[in-house]
Amino acid sequence: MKIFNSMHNAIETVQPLIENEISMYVCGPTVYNDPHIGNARPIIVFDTLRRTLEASGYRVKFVSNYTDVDDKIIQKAKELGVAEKEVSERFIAAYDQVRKNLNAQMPQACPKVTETMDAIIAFIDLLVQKNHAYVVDGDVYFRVGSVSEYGALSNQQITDLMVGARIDENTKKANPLDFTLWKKTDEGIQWDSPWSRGRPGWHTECVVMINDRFAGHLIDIHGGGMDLKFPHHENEIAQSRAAYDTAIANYWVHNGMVNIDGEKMSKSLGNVVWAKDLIEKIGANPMRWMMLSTHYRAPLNISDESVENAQKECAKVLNTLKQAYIRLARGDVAIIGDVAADVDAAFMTAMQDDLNTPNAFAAVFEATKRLNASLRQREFLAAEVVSYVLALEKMLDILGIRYERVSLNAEDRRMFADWEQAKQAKDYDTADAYRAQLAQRGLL
RNA sequence: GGUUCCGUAGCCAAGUGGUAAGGCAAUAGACUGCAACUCUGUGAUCACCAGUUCAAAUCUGGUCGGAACCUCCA
Repeated sequence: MKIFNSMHNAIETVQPLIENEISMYVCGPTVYNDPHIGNARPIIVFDTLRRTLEASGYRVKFVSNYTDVDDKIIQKAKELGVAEKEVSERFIAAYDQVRKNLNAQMPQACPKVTETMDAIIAFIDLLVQKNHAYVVDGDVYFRVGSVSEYGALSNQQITDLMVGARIDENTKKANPLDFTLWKKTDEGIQWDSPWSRGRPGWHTECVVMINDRFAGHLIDIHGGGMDLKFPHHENEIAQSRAAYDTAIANYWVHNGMVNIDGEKMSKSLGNVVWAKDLIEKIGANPMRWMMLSTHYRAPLNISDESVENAQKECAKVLNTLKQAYIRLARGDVAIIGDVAADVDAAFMTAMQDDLNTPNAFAAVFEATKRLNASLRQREFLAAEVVSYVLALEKMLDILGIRYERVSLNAEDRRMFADWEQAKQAKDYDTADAYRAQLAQRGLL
């Protein structure tokens, strides 16, 4: 498996820490709102990566968090006049529903910040003791300058960052680039700590949850949206370096952003598309199809055309598969046999090449075309049909596209037979009636 | 100001040194009782300019155009 490592800006062959195992962490959502389609992309991308790794023989341990402590959650709770927990639980449920609808497997663990607080406080304390962090009036800040590699991931020089840094009202920081580990506050949910009553900073949570959920202080793959590269992931690395002298992950994988009709999706533009709405409108399969039809690192533009394209392509493949199931059922052929080797190899090669889904789709279309050709043969080539059916099923499994095998009952079989008999007798009115019935049953 | 990325046929989209995958649309044909489905054929010299090379969409420099990050963000 090869993957683009943002740390080195290069495609690299994955060398897991433990043979045949992959540890993977993806930054989860801050649960203050319904997930939008921008949230859907990493769900789909990293689920697909996980499926590809598993299909390649790795045992994958996948963890993704919920950030359930955040200013935005507190604000939302105020707006709605409810407790913060009510807000976060509600949107965790909404997120999980989207994940489920998108046919993404649940991670083995989904830790919450609220349930990791002891470890977070202990971690910040460690950074303070090591003098990588300092306390000012109950706040704790990370000393960016204390880590020599700072900026390695985003390829930024501290001096350059200083120039572009906004003038910060917060004069408590020794350096404007220093970031908050612990924030003293009397507003919203808060915890006791050695420094003050308050709550932790966002950048600390992920580091602690990774250390909490995986053995050692280093994992294989850390994923998230491109926008998290800086400062979030940079800050994670800095803290891990400071605390344990590791980069916390060997491979940093970032997915591209989602645009709507060529524009960035944002509240101010009023063009936010909620994941559940789009799923409802176009279906989960086309949604996944669309998101995977562009390489995961490239920006993805969503438009009526791209949606329509995905719907058509997806329907075409699934329809061919359905016709094959019917043909096999009518011939009483069990779907057991060998996977068509060449198309399977082409597909896997593409997927293992930094998740080159556009090329993988080409293999899907090739398999579909050949399956169609086999189905059109005058003599029924059962083994060949089965081999392409199995190949397509494997591909769709890895892409996370749902399909259902079709079986025929006695009545279905009789109807097919009657239809053909009527056609042979040139009784087209009767034939059309059967055809209509079969179509209504979704068998055509 | 700094850091990235992108510009490939009407549209979507791979390819990153050896002579342009795939899909959608369009169009011509085959198949069919008709239709749908399906199959076959048909299209680009890769934003522009200069350079390196036997050879460049692919490397280098420049020009033009677009995007992201540097601030909460998937």
